[in-house]
Amino acid sequence: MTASVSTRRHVIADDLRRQISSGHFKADERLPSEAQLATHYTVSTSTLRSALALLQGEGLVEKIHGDGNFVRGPLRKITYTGGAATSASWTAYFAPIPMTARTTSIEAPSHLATLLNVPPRSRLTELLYLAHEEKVPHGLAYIYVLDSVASVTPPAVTTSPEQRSAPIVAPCPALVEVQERISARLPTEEEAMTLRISVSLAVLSLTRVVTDFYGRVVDAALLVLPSDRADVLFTTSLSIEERTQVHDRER
Amino acid sequence: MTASVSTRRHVIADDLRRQISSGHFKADERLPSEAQLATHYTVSTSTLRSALALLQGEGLVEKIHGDGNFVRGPLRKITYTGGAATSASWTAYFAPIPMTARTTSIEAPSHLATLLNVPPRSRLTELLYLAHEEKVPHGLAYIYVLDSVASVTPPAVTTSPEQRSAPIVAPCPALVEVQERISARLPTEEEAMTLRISVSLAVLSLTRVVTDFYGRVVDAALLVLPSDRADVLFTTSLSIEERTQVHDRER
DNA sequence: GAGTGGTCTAGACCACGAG
DNA sequence: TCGTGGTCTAGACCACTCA
Repeated sequence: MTASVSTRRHVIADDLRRQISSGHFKADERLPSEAQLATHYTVSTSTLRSALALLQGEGLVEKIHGDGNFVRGPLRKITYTGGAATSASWTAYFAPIPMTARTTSIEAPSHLATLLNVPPRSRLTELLYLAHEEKVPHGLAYIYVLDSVASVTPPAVTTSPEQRSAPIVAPCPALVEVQERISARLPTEEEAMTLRISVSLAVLSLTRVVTDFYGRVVDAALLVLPSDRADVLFTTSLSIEERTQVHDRER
Repeated sequence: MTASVSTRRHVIADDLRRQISSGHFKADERLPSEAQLATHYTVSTSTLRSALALLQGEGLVEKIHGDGNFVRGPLRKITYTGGAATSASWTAYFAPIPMTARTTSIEAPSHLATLLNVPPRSRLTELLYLAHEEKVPHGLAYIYVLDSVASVTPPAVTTSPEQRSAPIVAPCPALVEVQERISARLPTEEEAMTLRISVSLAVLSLTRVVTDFYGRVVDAALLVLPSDRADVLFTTSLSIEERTQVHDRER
């Protein structure tokens, strides 16, 4: 399973990985300095750093400039629950986690106008959510609501860090379809900054568009979820009728 | 929007990005050699290479050892359609794309036994799919079917590269629930090899578990999708009854 | 064999964090 | 201020591709 490549950096990374998982280096512990490790493995600091970069990409090591390299304790993963089965309130998707929110009124830039299927520069409200746990950010969400469609304005959105599960986006009467497109990528510098992650740690990027009965877009959301502390779950049930249809189609 | 960091490698990467998007370097074209580029930007080859690494992580540049660095033409993205709405046949999820398949009979290792909720070393069939288009791999799927549950054995699974949308996993009579968990990560060396991608290009990792009416796991699947050529789409509709329920709950 | 990218070195110097 | 990691250099040598 392991082995595969045998460059010096991979050998060193494998050794450090082993020492971490065996408990020789414990969670939240500071590793020896890069200079010390380089001496210990008799490699140059550059090579040692590229070994650490591998572990960093796996989320095993966190580098803090000017301080040290730290073993990352296993972070509790939060789960974004996809689909339209739950209520239309956003915070419900990350149930027991506190969020900070910020509301801004903006004019739709072109990419959002396309997504929302409205003319550019339409008025809309941007809600920025930051889910966090013990000061560790777990997710970033940009939610866009068309001012002309939202039947209810967001109630009492504050920047209080302890706000919990307040319904933010009021359900639109004729809401019928939710479309969620998910991709993986590396974070932008800005996202890495906000989420306090390395630029080499992959994120899930989820675009969610809610359409009402008339095909109008009610709201759109862009979520950025660090791969080491969040994932996405979809649970789909087949109703009796659907099951029958599938069987018919298979015959 | 851009700017942010201004190290030499970022400046160089920005410049190359601009030249690529402006058409100065065209798709599938070979870039000047790293030595030439390093001279042109008056930096060391190491710095130049780290600039290229940024572009590689974005999927803009493909490095080929011993040959050169190439501008990557925009790859057509395939879409994995999640949910249980479509038929239970696997190839249907990537409708018009050819796949190669391989069938192996194995004993469940512990992590699969956990996933499938069966005793370790149970007999099961592993199906390995490789979706590709013009020899470019677009996805990798490991599908596990319990021998004791599968009511119909896979019909005519071949390794023919041109096989199209043959139903592989026969629908189990009482199939009722599909659970799909999605995460992002960097690929393993092995996956990078198989999918012919860089280890610094993020992949989507999707675990799908199909449960039947009695709560038994019918099959499990692990999908690995390179972020530059595949994404995942879920479309969920609220039925009238469900919408009523949501409204009731909100009141 | 000529030319390409891949790995690695042994430094220098800069930027950041904590005491 | 001191020790840490971050950036960068100017090479050497290896591994690969292609003619």
